[in-house]
Amino acid sequence: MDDKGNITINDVAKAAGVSKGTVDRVLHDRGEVSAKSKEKILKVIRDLGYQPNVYASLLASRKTRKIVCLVPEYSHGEFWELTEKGIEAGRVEAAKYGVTVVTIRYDQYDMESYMKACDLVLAEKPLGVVLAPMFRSSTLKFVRGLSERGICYVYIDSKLEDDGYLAYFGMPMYQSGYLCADILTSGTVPESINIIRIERDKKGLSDPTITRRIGFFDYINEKYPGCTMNNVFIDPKDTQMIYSTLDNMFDTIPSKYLVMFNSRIHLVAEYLRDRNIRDCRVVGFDVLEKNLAAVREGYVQMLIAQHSDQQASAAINSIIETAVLRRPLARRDNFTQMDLLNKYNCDYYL
Amino acid sequence: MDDKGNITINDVAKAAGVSKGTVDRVLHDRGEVSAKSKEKILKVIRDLGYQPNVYASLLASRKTRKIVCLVPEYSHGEFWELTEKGIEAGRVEAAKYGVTVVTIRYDQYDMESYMKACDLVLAEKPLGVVLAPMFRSSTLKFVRGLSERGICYVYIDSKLEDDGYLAYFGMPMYQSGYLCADILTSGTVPESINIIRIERDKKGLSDPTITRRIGFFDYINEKYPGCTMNNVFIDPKDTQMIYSTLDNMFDTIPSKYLVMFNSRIHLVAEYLRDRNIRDCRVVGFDVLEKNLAAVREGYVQMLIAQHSDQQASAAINSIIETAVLRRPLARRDNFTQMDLLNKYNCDYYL
DNA sequence: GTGAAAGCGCTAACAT
DNA sequence: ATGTTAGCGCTTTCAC
Repeated sequence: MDDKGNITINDVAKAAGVSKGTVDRVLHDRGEVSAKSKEKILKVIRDLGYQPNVYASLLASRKTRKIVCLVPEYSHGEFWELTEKGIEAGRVEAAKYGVTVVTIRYDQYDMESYMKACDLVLAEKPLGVVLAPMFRSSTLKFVRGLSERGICYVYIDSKLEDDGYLAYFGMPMYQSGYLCADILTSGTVPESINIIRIERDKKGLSDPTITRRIGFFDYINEKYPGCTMNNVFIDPKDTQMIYSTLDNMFDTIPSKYLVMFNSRIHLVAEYLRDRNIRDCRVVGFDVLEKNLAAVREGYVQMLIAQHSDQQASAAINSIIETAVLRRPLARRDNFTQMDLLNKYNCDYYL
Repeated sequence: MDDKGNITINDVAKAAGVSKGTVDRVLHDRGEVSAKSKEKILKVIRDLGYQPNVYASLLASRKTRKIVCLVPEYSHGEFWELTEKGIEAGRVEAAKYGVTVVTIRYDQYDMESYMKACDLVLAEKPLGVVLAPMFRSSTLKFVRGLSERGICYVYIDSKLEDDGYLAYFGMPMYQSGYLCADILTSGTVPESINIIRIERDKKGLSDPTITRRIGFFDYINEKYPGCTMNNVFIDPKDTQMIYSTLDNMFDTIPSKYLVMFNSRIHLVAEYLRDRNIRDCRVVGFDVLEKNLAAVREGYVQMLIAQHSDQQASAAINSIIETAVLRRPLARRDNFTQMDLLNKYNCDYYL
């Protein structure tokens, strides 16, 4: 017992009739302990309720541990910037435990670059990995490699249906679509809704917003079976094309209800601002700076948001809890809350 | 230098030509050091960029520190229960630093009990205090006592206009009223709104919802100058009286718009359920279990919520950061986000 | 006023 | 397979 009344490794050693070196061996599964010693020590640990002193441990063990985050590159103002903030917060927290956090980035539109990044991760020999899975099959192969090496991994943003992950932190995608439909239509009976999608949705990339779209469709079909939904495709990099496409949309399939399932609703807002169209009901996702501006100016009525920063830092913490502090996780799948932001509360977000 | 390349107290001692004992004395301002030694050591610390190793420090110093939380008593399902959860989380975090967290409770309707609780806090000689200020003048006196003793304090939920507090974590009350008015009326033009208040609002207690009410009024007066607002008072402990009062309200001053500024909207929801009134637009505050039920059943359209749990644990953390780790706080006034909860996202809250 | 030295609880290298 | 021991960086006596 130390002077705060906590059980120490010495108490355990004494009670088990061994030396603390042996106790330390079973604590860290370093082998070279007889089965019966191990058993006895484990029992004593349980009986006494021994909890290692993290700081003494950290102080004595000089090795430096590392967590790596595998996430997409981004430009300023894009979705993944918020995740980066969370990683930064996680880095600070991790530093308290002498754990460093490194980020490895890839081009989310380029599988080659993703695979290369995966190899880099393995080369780092990390304690654990935080990843946003963008390419299904490459990811499955990658996480198999992690498991083989005894490296744990945590999904953020979206997850795959493999079963080896330590934890998941992200939005419930289906429900977010359902919620979105409710917010978009609340208090009215829509005849038609225009869904703006971006070109790349057409390609075969792993796209978590598919599930969101299904939730949206289900709500509309349940509540407003007569309502038609039109898909309109734009290319985020081609402003010219956006304008002509949307002009054409308002000509041929006008609707007051506009929605996007990814983070780019600001593209629509910019069009509406230029065309001075103020009578649409517009809902989108995620807190990009440009999206917030659109909400403040009234071109977007509501944004459905998630704290991707908290997700990232929670993911880093979950690895620390597991691999450094050796504490059990409260939950494996962590569906984070869906935040509703309008003109009057968006300034207090974050 | 240790093996991670950090400067240690030994490096400082050597560079300053003194022993580490002396360095430690200036580090903790324990006196008994000559002016010139002190000066020299300080200079070396600056030059080398020495950062103490918190864990070695915590390990070596055997003193036990304590944070106390001064909050109202509550029954199961009431507002302060969520705060308690946050305190629990803070306790776990604090334990990592060998800091214990104790809670001292008072009857929020009884100033005597509050003052007695304040005295108990002082007797604990804590490192820092987290408090929800319920009685203005007693609190001002109390925090003066804390300041004199060099004990820092953090407000949660609401704050007073004194200037000695270390930090504040709470909702922006005025804006929450403004937001509430927007949510209640969105997409319509109300002719009148009924505001349900509880009796104790009439008494002179410090009531943070006053500011919220002002925000609400301002919004309505700005946007719907013709709209009348009626106050109806109920007594939460007297169901009979609630029913007769609300019956009377629907007879004499009927309105589809109902709102409460405290956490008790479930009282109204229960009435509506019993009377089978389904065509009102109802908005309230805070995530009590009963309020959530009312949202799920459709008697309340939207709840404006705050993470009082996060506020409490953030408050505890801010004390640890300041008084144990000696790191600067990022922000003093932390206005936390206002969450909007409806039927479709409330199940993912928390 | 200052230095030396004995720990804090744990880890890891070295004996045995 | 197990015990012994020398630290980790810092705090805190105790002696001078």
